[in-house]
Amino acid sequence: MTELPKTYEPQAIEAATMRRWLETKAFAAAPDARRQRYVIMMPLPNVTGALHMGHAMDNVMQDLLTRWHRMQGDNTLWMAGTDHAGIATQAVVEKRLKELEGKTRHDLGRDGLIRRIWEWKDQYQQRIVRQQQAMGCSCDWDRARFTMDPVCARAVRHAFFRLFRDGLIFQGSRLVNWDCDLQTAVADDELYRATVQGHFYYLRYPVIDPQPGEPTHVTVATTRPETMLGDTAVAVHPDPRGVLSEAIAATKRALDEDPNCQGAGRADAEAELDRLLRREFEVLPTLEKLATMARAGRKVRLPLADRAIPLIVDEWAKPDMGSGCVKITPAHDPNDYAVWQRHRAEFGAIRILEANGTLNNEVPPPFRGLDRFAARTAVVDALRGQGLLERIEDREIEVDHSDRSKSIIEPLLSKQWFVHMADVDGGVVLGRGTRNEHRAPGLAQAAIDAASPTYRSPTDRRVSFHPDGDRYSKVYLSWLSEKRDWCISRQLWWGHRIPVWRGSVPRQNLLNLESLLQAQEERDDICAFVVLPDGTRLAPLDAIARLKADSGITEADVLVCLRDEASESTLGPALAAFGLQQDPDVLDTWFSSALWPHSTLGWPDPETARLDGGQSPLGASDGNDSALAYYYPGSCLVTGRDILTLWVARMVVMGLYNLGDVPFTDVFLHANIQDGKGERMSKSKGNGIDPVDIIDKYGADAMRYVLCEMQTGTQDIRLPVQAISPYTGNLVDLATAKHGRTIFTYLDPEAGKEFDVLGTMPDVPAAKLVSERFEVGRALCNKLWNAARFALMNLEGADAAASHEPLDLARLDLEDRWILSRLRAAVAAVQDGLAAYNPSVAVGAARDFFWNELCDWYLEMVKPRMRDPARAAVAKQVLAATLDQVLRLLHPFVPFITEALWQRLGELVPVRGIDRPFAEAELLVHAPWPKVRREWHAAEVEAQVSLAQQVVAALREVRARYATPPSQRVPVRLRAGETTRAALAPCLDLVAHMAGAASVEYVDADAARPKDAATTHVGDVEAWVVGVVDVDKERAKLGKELDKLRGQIKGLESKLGNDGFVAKAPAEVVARERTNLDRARAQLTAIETSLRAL
RNA sequence: GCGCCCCUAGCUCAGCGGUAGAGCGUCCGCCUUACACGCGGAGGGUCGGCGGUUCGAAUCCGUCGGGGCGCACCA
Repeated sequence: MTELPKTYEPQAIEAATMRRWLETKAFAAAPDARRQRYVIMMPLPNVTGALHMGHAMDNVMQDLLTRWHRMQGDNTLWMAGTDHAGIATQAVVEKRLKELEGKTRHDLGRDGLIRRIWEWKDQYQQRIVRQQQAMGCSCDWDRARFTMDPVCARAVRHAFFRLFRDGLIFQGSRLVNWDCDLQTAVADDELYRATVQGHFYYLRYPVIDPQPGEPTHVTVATTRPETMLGDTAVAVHPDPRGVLSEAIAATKRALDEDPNCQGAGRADAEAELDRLLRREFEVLPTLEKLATMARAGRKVRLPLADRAIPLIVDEWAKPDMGSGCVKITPAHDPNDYAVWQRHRAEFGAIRILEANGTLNNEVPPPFRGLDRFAARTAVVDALRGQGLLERIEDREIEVDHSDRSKSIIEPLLSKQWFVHMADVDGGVVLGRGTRNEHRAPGLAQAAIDAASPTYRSPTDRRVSFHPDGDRYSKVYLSWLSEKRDWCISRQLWWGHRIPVWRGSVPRQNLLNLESLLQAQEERDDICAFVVLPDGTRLAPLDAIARLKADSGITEADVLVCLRDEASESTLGPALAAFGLQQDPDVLDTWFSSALWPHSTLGWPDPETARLDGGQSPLGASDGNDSALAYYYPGSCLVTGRDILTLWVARMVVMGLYNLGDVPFTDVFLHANIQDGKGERMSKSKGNGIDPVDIIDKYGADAMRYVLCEMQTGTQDIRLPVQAISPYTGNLVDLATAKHGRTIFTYLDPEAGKEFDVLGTMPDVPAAKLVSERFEVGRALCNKLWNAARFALMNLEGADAAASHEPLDLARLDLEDRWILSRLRAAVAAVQDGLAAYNPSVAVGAARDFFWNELCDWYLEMVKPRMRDPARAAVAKQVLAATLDQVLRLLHPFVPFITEALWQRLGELVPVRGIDRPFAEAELLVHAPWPKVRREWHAAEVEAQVSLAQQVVAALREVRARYATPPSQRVPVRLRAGETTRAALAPCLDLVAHMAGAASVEYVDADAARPKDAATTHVGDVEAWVVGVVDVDKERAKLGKELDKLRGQIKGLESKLGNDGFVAKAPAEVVARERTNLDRARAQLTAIETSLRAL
């Protein structure tokens, strides 16, 4: 038997405890006969870098639920893993490559770069797993997966293949956000917006053959003049007069309706009205003429490019803005693109940018090959030279930047792959080939339905959100309801390559393809489509028939999707022979993460899914189901609300599509962590805390405890951040500290020198970031450690074999019945808090019981009994049992310390219990969760002890007021009404012990107060502390109490004197207030009497 | 522009129709043999402003102010 160390040292305990859990595979999950299961799929951390506090929150919430359910006896699986995070990872590795070796990805080549990224991935994956294990994450580590491992990769190909075969994946030209540095399309959410100082250029385009009275040119305005080289039209509003009149009327109305509006708002409105009115005669006539000309099919000459482009009418042109006309560059502007969609017959789109941001051969020679920014200057100069630059305004512009490369995004028309999200004719088959096969109108609609209150999947499930269900189901639904197509291609090297071979094939070769394409009819792992020049998409044999019928078709695009990697070697050469090449793009990272809840379990064929060495089998074994059949659908998805749409919605879509069932039934959205200034935490902002630094300083349990305590809802949490000064070791609060030379350096006021929080400045020492908030957690753990040490010290003498005797609850001492009754309440409160996804309430209930009731009262109450051999045995048994339950109750929150203490408790007292023994377990990880024992409830005992506690508190207040040292035992006299007197009678010893009284005795109602006694009141109890009095202090104290009571009585009297209150308030409320009033009046009388006696 | 959320003690947050709570911090007293990462006690708030509903509002409704988030938009 090893002695518990005197001081609590989390580092030693935590490392040893995790080692034991891992060695015994305490978290391993395997299908068995249990029907109750609980499955959490970890939101995959990116392998771009180490985890931060946000991940810590996410992981701790998952571990909390996982441990809680495991203790409840569920077959519990927490699946861990990491995401290859396509663009983010490639960008990080490319950046390092450039910084450290001065090389670009083209120097290494596709394979070389990918090798480098794998090395990076291995390194960071290890670091992430170490961080998660340091936090105590109880994942089944042997099942951990990576989105690019063979099992996941196979799932990706199968999913893609199915979508492709069902016609739900298509290729199309779309305007995408183009990152010219990384040379890839990036998603909307990978952008950030920054304001830059720019200019607004007014350009003139000459009208071709202007008639007398017609304008000789149109003026258009732009912030990106170089795009004019790609202009294919100029638009004017069809009804400029109508729009202007309406705008004027609206402004007037606003001014009339709010005649009191003063100051800036009114001045603005007046200025706006003035501007509009001036426009009406300065600009409107020209616009009306131009609209007429546009309807007549007139054109303007595009300068520099020297092309004739049409004037068109479109409502996108705003008569109240700029020149009232707008240049249309469909290939490089989202709005212009939309205009083009409405006028495709009238003009085309010209793409003028190369992938690297230089101008291509569509532009005239002097601009060809220029970078977009150089081209801007060149275009402006050239236009100025021709007198076609009207003017330039300075202006702040908001520009999209790429989150990854920080470069300015260019909207670019390019060919991308999409998943069709909208409804389709005949609907979409979900879960094809499974027992859950059913039909939905479309992919997005399927996921919308899955979250509606009336929906039930074929297995009777639906998705709901917690803890603020309404709010977040709205966000989820509104995003999905747009049913926007999902762009799944990325022009990267790192990721799942798109398994499609494509090429433009001449007519003659197309006919020869027949034999190859025939294969599709015979095998199920190849799917081909032919896309005719007019866009018609046909199955190969139909296409060939069509070709034979229509000799006018000279060539067509052929797309072939191969389902299995293995087929590449057999079919690849044949495809190449026909000039087909594999698409160079890779899939959006979210495509593989959308499959995560089923790909990790071996979908589509868990029986044969290839395993990494040492991994748990995915197929059926020991007569049980396969991992997929047993663990899908999962239970709960735990994440921040930021990826609700990106990831959560897509997992629902893909789960429904591949398996016909939702991937999880509950979504727990937790709060995000912000710094002390309310800014989002992130490493790159210099305010990101590494959980490992917190663990080093305060311990993992401390961190977990505080994170749980902070988790009260979906509202973001502020966590003030301090740096540990590298000079003094002092904590410097970042919210208030002064900056040094950069925003990432701060001054240590004591040392007078600056330190760096990013760790990137070579000449400035770096500081670790922590937060004092976590001290609370360490204090809790320290308290738990010491309380357990105290208990174990007292239990050491206990005869282990006799540690559990069935006890008759009714015959227990008062304090024993009290602590058991309170324990029962605590178990219920923790349970309810967790069930409501409110960790703060749950951990608070556990803490309050442990600290405020067990430590502050019960442990003190039983100290005398521990020294009394006649009474010690029962006290020890109750103490051991209570400690047992507290450890179980706290375990999901603070797993390490509770497990360590559990081991010691088990050694000393192998069997614990009160009326019957509790179910045992070698590891606390597997110990059954405490049950709410209704028979322990003792309302009367609780009321008695509560009264005794109030009396003790009042006596302590007197002691404090008179600065009575603890060693000075004072005699106490009590006077009380009959009922109270009887209730308190069994507690007199406790009161004496807890209040440090020499004696506590009742006196008669008419007894006189000793001259030297201080008085205190609790309800109708009057207590005298003898031998301490100071008349002035007494008067002051009693006077104060009197004032407070009088205020209370006045309030209550006016309330009860209010007829409305008495008539309309619920009877019980009125009755309660009457009782309060009576009680207050009685106390008032008592105090007045005491005061008079002084 | 549309929608959602938040503003409660010095700080971080609970409470969400019956006249305010916790932790930390502050102040006072204690090394009372589990714990000074502790114990006992005290002080501290017209619940962002203004209106309304109600017998009664921190709590419901409106409005204004401050902060945040999402979605659009920005020639």
